[in-house]
Amino acid sequence: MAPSDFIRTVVAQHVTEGRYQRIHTRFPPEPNGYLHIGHAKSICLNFGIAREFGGICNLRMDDTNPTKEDVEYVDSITEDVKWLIGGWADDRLGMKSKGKTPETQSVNGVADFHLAPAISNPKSEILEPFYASDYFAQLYEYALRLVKKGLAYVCDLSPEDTDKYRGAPDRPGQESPWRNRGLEENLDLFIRMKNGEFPDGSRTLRAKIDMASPNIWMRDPVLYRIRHAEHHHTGGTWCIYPMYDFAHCLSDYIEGITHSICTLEFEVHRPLYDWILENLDLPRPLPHQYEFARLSLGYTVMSKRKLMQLVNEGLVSGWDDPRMPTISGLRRRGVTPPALRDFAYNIGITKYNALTDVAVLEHAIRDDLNRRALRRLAVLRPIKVVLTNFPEGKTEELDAVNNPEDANAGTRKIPFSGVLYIEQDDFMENPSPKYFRLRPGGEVRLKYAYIIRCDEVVKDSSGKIVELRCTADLDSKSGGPTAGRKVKGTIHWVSADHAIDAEVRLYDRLFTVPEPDASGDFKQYLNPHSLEIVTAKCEPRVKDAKPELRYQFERLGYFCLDKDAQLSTDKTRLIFNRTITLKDTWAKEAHKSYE
RNA sequence: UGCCCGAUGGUGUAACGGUAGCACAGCAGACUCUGGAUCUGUUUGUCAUGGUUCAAAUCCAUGUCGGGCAGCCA
Repeated sequence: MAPSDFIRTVVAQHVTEGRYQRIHTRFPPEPNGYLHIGHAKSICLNFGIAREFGGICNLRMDDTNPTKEDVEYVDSITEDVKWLIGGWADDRLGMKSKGKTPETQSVNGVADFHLAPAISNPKSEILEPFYASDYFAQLYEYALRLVKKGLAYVCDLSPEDTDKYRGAPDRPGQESPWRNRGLEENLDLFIRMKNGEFPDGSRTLRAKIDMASPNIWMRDPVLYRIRHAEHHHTGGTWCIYPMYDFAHCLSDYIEGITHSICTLEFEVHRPLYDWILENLDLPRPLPHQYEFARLSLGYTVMSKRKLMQLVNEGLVSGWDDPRMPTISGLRRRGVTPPALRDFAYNIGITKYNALTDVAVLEHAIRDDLNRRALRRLAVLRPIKVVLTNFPEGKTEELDAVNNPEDANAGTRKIPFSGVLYIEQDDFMENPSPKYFRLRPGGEVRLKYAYIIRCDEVVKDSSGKIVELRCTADLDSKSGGPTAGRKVKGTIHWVSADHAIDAEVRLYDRLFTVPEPDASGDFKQYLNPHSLEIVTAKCEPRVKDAKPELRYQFERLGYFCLDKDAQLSTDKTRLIFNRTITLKDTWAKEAHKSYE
């Protein structure tokens, strides 16, 4: 069922009214960092609306600040968006033919600019995202138009003075001494700004609105600043760059966007968004801005600045470190697009600044992986078990189900022998009565195999357990005469002689507190145990693991092959990431007894 | 202290003047050759005070609390 929220309600109403020919949204990241799960919320919203109302969602680089942006980011953003919407809203993705810029048409003698998405282009044509920087020429024309209408002026105030003149939220601003320059002078100066005659910071183009407005953003906001800087997309073509407020509304207009959805902090910018569009006398229907609350998620940080800090200071291995809340990090961790979309659906869209419980994300991930993961047997922290009554050297092949949630996944054979590994956690010398795994003198079922009894605990000189000597009920094999015997616990195991080694990276939450950035330095809350690496003993079939598939190591959690496995020179090297553990009610029970 | 926005169980989110529902989490139980999954049951809520109305989570007023806004960032 499609979600319902206040934005979709408005869109649905507009569809009913026939207000627009087609619903058109956009996802407009600035290419100055990697996308994170908060962006995923926005992507699911914008593409979800396009999908539900038969519309299009443009991917647009909001690239008006050359000093902060880079192609590395436009590439990663494009990849992440395509990955997230893959198989779900691919046909709603608005891109354009490579190199294409707005088409100019004359409406009542006035130039209008429009760039439609290349929806039905032949496949041979190379598509790329939209770029706000593709509209710099048109934006410049629009600015000229504002100057000619007496609604914008060139201001010579220094950055510091501009600041002073702006006033404060509770104190009106003061008009710039350059505010009332003549039309011709403004025009001449602005053109010369564009031509590169003035140094950075010496002048700006400002909208002439109201320095006494209670809304700071209406106090003659800067529209253009001088920046003699190379731009990642337009190169050295420009030395003046439009500000967000000027570029964004007009980019929306140029692309024919109907619903421009952004986060709450832009709410106070909406009057300016409307002011610019309304004062340009544009012929086509104007886009409107709607705001929703950005995502904040427990036990992580979401700001690009902080994520960048983690990367730059080497606190994580990169933007795609599996502990990062970035889309690339989640992908590498093994999270799938449907899980992320399901999460986005579940958290909803409101204007309330909420802190979302990570449990909601974790539930979405488990729910998805439970259905798709192939089950395998692997032991993370092995302890040796010798079956004293099992014929030495004998190997049996046992049948195991690949996925109990999916009958089509079939079965496989697992080798069984008299020397095994089981999980250290699955044996306790002096457990509580509620523990129903292996204990001295106790019985446990080996999954798909026999019921065994622990007869002897062998320790080394330091007292460390090195081996468990057990006897198997040889009639209790799955399908055998006493297979129906009820034993409280069932544990996983691997035949020692047949086991293969794999490096397994066990990830945990990156921070130790729900709100790492609530106060002080967020880095002090970094979880020192967010990554632990072990060498696991795995059933032989694990060597056939494929990077696109997901696995459940039974009773442990969900795992996937890490990209490092493919990059390694030794092709047989196996490296798994733990995406998430299984729900562990025993851990909760065990924890209770400590309290 | 100017302007804008918000407030529904523990956490999120529905209900748009007419029985406060859902998800997650929690708790209890059933089932289980994964202490997983599944199933059943269950605890807990409309920020406050007034007003309008036959009827208010919903409309109005005031207050309280929380968030945002003073880049030539987006």
